[in-house]
Amino acid sequence: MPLNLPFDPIERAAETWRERFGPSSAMAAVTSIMRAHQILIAQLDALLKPYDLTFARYEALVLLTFSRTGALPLSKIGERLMVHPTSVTNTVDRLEKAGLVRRMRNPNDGRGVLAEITDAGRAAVRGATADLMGADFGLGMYDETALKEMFDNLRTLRVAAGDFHAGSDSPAH
Amino acid sequence: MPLNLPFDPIERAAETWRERFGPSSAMAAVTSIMRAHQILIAQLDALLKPYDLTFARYEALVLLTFSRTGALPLSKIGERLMVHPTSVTNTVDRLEKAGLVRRMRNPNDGRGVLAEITDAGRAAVRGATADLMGADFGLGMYDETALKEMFDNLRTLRVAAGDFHAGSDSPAH
DNA sequence: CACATGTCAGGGTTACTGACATCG
DNA sequence: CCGATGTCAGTAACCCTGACATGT
Repeated sequence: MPLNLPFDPIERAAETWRERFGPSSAMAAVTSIMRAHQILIAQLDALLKPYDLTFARYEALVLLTFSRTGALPLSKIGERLMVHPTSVTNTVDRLEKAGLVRRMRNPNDGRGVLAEITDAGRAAVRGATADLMGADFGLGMYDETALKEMFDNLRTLRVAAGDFHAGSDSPAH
Repeated sequence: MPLNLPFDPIERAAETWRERFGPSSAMAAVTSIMRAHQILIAQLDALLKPYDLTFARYEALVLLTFSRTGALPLSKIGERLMVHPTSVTNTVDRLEKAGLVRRMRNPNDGRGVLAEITDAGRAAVRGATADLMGADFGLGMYDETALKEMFDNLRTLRVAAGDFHAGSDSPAH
């Protein structure tokens, strides 16, 4: 599965790019992020396969375990996970078919639907989380400092994209 | 399109995670990369839409302009872009239908197929590249130092994943 | 014959648009 | 009536597995 090229393909592309078009730092960074995403998704999904979960579905499940009652409106799930409403429907569909989640009418809002995690769902989260943490989420080659640095760096992008406005809630560490 | 939440959803998840499961730097970093990827893909694909290109197809086209003859075996394209052979077939199919690329028999290897960029393909690359550079690849909020730092950080992951072995070809900067 | 190169069929996932019923 | 919440249908991408024809 590893390519084991004798050179860094992204770096090589960046060099040619520089000769041809000029500065290429942004292009190299973007390509790196794309590749990093691809690597991580492959590793995480492989780890989650035994649980019949994808990373996206795992995130949704974890979010439910984080709520006090183990249930959330689909709209809130979409908001927190930053995914499209139809994607939430699809995610919950899959989780429900797997018996990890249960749909309920929202007692406080007749329009809404709640996704409630089941016992099987909680068990899946426990197992999957243990495995993921055991594998350091595929980032075991980084130390704490590097991880924090990466998070901080990428937060700049997320702020610029309008995910949230850095304000009072933002931590000073 | 921006969510504009009053808090950072990833940071909030990381806090809860910490209380529940323990250290969460890796989890926060992974989630950040996922989100960064999502943001960038959305922006880049929007920029490329007028050219009927996706970022993946754009990368393939650029790679062809980088080759001396404007043609490469599909196998080499897959290797450089780090994508599956069937994905290369699909990418070239789309590009060919759009008239940006042409399939040719590899004169040096009867098994192989070359993808050769057409004049329309070169024009598309020119236009798309100008637009992408004008938008700083969606990374205009970073300065040169931050971009290099991000690239270096992520290279560690790519090396660990076995993409290439950092060796003689690797630059010492 | 073993191996490499591509292609095809097929399954799985995510994302989005547009339309729609429901309910506040 | 307007707006929010979900769902459904349909489209488009991408990734991968397995099988297969072709050629080295």
